[in-house]
Amino acid sequence: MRNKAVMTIGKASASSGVPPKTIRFYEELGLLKPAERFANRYRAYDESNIQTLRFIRRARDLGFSLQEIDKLLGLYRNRRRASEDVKRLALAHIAELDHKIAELTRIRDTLAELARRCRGDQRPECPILDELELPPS
Amino acid sequence: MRNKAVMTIGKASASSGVPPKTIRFYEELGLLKPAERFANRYRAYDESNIQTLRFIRRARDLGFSLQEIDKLLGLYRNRRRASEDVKRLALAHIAELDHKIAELTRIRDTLAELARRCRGDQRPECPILDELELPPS
DNA sequence: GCTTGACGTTCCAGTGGCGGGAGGGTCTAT
DNA sequence: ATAGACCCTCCCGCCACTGGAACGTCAAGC
Repeated sequence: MRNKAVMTIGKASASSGVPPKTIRFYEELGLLKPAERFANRYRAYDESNIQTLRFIRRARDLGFSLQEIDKLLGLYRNRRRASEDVKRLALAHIAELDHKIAELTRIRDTLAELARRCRGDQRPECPILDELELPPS
Repeated sequence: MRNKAVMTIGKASASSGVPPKTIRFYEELGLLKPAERFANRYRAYDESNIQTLRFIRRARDLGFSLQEIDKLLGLYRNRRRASEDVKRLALAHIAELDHKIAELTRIRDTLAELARRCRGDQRPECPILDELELPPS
């Protein structure tokens, strides 16, 4: 049972991919429980802490907010969870993503059309500026 | 020539769609020149200020950052501008948008696939949580 | 044993683009 | 005279960090 590897924040960071500053920040927010400490007051992390950090990192990579991640962690730790609750969080997040993607795409297309019509030479005429100075469409 | 309508920040806000707080904020940032003042120290805006505010608002709607807008305003005001410079800013912004859209879409698809595989019932098993606890892919 | 450098600690400030609210002054209508 | 709708400045909070200052701790090399 030498699996009980306990490490400082630097190793925990390297193992989880979460920067030390960010780990402390999550702890301060209450997203993580206050870490155990070595005798010298350095924070001490074990494998289960690393697991949690990786979970958070993956969830961040998928665009979940820290608030959503807090809920996800609660479900993750709860063996009697209903997958329904996880799925609901995921679907809500997907809906947000769809909304953002649609908005960005609309903007992108508008701008691409304006840019297409702009000669992009040494002359001052430019449909992009013309459009911007118009009253709100 | 009664076009020289001069108004307070509230009217300027209503005419431009930019909230009063935001107008003051832009002024503080230096994006707008300090407004003229009435005798009572209230800020005074005329039609050309409104035009600028509308320009900023439209540019924000198109997702430009305030820094980019600062450059756009410079070009907008410069009669000797080259449309090339405007187009370059626009194309750079489009590239950013494309990047964001691609990333969000990738995330969305990953999450949608995980959600599809999640039963979403009263049982705890859930591929979404399973995925999140895995080492970084 | 002493220094050096890489860690770790806390606390404070800044990012972007605002919004909320406190605590006041001003103006208009009743 | 007072109510209410404006306006003013100033500071705090949001989100998710990141950077830096000023300091403590530890292992390695001379």
